[in-house]
Amino acid sequence: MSRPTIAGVARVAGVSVASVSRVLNGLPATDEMVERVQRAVEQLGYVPDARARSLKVGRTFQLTLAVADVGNPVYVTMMRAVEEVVSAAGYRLVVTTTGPDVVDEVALVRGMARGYADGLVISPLRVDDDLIKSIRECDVPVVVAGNVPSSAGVDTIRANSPKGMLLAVGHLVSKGRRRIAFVNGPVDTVPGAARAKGFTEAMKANGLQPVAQVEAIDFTFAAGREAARELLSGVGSTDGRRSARAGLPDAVIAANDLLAVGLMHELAADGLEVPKDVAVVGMDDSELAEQSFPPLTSVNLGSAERGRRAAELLLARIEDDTRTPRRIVVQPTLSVRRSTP
Amino acid sequence: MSRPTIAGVARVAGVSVASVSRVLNGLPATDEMVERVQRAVEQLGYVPDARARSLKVGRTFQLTLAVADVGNPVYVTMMRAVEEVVSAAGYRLVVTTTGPDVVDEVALVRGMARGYADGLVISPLRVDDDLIKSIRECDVPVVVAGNVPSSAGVDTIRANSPKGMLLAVGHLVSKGRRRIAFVNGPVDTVPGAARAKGFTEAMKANGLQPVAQVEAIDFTFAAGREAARELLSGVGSTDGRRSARAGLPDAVIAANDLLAVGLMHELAADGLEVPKDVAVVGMDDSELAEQSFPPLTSVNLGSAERGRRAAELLLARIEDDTRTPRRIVVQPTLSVRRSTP
DNA sequence: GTCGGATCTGTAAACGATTACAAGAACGAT
DNA sequence: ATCGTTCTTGTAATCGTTTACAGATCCGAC
Repeated sequence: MSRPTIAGVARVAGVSVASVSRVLNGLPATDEMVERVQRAVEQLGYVPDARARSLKVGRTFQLTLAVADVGNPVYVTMMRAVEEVVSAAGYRLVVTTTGPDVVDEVALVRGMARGYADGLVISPLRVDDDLIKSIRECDVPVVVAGNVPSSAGVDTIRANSPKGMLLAVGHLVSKGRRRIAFVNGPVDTVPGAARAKGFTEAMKANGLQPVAQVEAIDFTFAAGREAARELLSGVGSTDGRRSARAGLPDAVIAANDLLAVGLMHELAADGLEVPKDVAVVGMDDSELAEQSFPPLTSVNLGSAERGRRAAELLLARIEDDTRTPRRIVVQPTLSVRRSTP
Repeated sequence: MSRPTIAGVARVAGVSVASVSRVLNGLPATDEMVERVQRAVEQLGYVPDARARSLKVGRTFQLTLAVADVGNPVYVTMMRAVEEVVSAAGYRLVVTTTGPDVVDEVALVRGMARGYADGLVISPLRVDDDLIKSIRECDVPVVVAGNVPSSAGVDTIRANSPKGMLLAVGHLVSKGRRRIAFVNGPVDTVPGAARAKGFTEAMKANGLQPVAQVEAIDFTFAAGREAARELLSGVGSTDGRRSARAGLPDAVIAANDLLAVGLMHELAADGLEVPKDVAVVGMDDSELAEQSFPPLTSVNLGSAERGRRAAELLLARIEDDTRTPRRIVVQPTLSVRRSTP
């Protein structure tokens, strides 16, 4: 009782396999033919085999979205946006997780050559020449949601971290905060590096010196707590001295919302009130920003729009592989909530 | 410059396609043969086509995990567990999202017949006869992570909601709380129904009457806030009368963590303190429980273990499709945090 | 009545792999 | 030298579709 094939349908309907295929694909056919085929399909419960079909037509009608960590809520936003666009275009979206290592990402991109999907949106945490090379050589279109050198010659959608940092610092300054610290993720990651640079520039633009700057080991909640402990105990302060209470920052910017929430927990554990004692600004403006308490002021780096446009770019490239690579930058906005005064 | 095929490799290596295939699949071959094939593979950058391979061998080495809402952190836990098991077994995991509607789920299960994957773990929000029928008739193995009637005859991993509710109520009672309310999700969902029943039983077992009971329109944060507003304004109270402040619950159980967090926001908005004025218990013990403020006491319904065992069950069934369906129940534990006294 | 064109249908060749089968080579035993 | 094993390799069929091509049918126009 194995699955019926198109040949079985053809036999039952008393027509050729070609005719069955044509009817199924909506090519012109007589009413009588359509009728017979549909009856046979119905009767057998026939469902076409996607494997065979995709072998023949060379497309799977699946697209892959690869993210580093499904636990990071920013990807939820992005995933929703991508899903919406690709499903409207008749594709299925498959989401896979790469590890934090660039080798995992390279393996994933290389693996695309096996033909699992017709295209890939990848949001890489770490980028090296190997990864870029694998993307360029990839047989299927790849769109990078993140920052890669323009020399790479690949379609790219990225956030504007420096501008986002300007928004964050500017907002804090406008609220009278001057003693600003920064909790970053690992600076050997693409977003970590971009935010470090952005933070430094934004502070300089406002004529400020960072009070302290720490680097979490990754972009998770736990790492945020860890980094915050370091920050609060002064270990990570720029001048190296153990900061007295008086030397505490009056505002902290975190490189993403998870880190920010971890930070807020540690602040609370130290009896510090947000935003009265310390204001906190996150980045990504994910669902978590809304859900945290107090709700988190967060720089919206346009994850939804990046997801949407990445998907659109991918679809466009699937249509026409010869178009010159585009590099789109999405502008940030600030979502002010109660973690800042 | 299209992708090299096994025929191209064979030509370059000066051997037959069969030999290439054998070398690639690790079947016995002379050193000389292995050498020649590998050199040709290297030279051409050949990667076998998964579509063709899966058409021939009838397997894709992909497994699907279908969840209702990627924004629900409980699925993150489950996803991680499933991923770990299936990737150790040499499968790729693809995650897809079904909508909240049962028709989406049915469509997904039916679609599996197209051969996208070798198996499916589905965690259905709503279940009806159509869905069960489609699961039973599905050509590929399906494991349900959730509660379906045992008459359905499918592999099932489910949580023990009633016992979980007993833990929650028991904990609150042990802390001296008696005026307990309940924020549920939609009762026409599987978890919603299970928790409603469990809550009623648990309250009865403790000789208590619910103070109030409201039903959110779905299992999201926003719905939790909405439901909480209803609860706090007394609209949803069991006796229908607008509860005076004195009539407020001193504890609320929420059907999942997202609802619990939404509730805590509304409590704070009303100037109520958690846990002093109102204790809150969530369910799922997801990452959000740890991240929320105050950290949320939550019933751990074993999402990680359910994910792990669902994956194992699926792999076992792929091995042997004749084994009788198993129904595994995972026992809950309570993670006490600071949202309860 | 015949012809041209349009329209419909069927036959068979792909797509790129795996694998049953057979043929050939190598080798030891008699 | 011959035979039978065993081991290696190649030929060709196959998985379930799509689709190029050709044959069949039908129609109206001359």
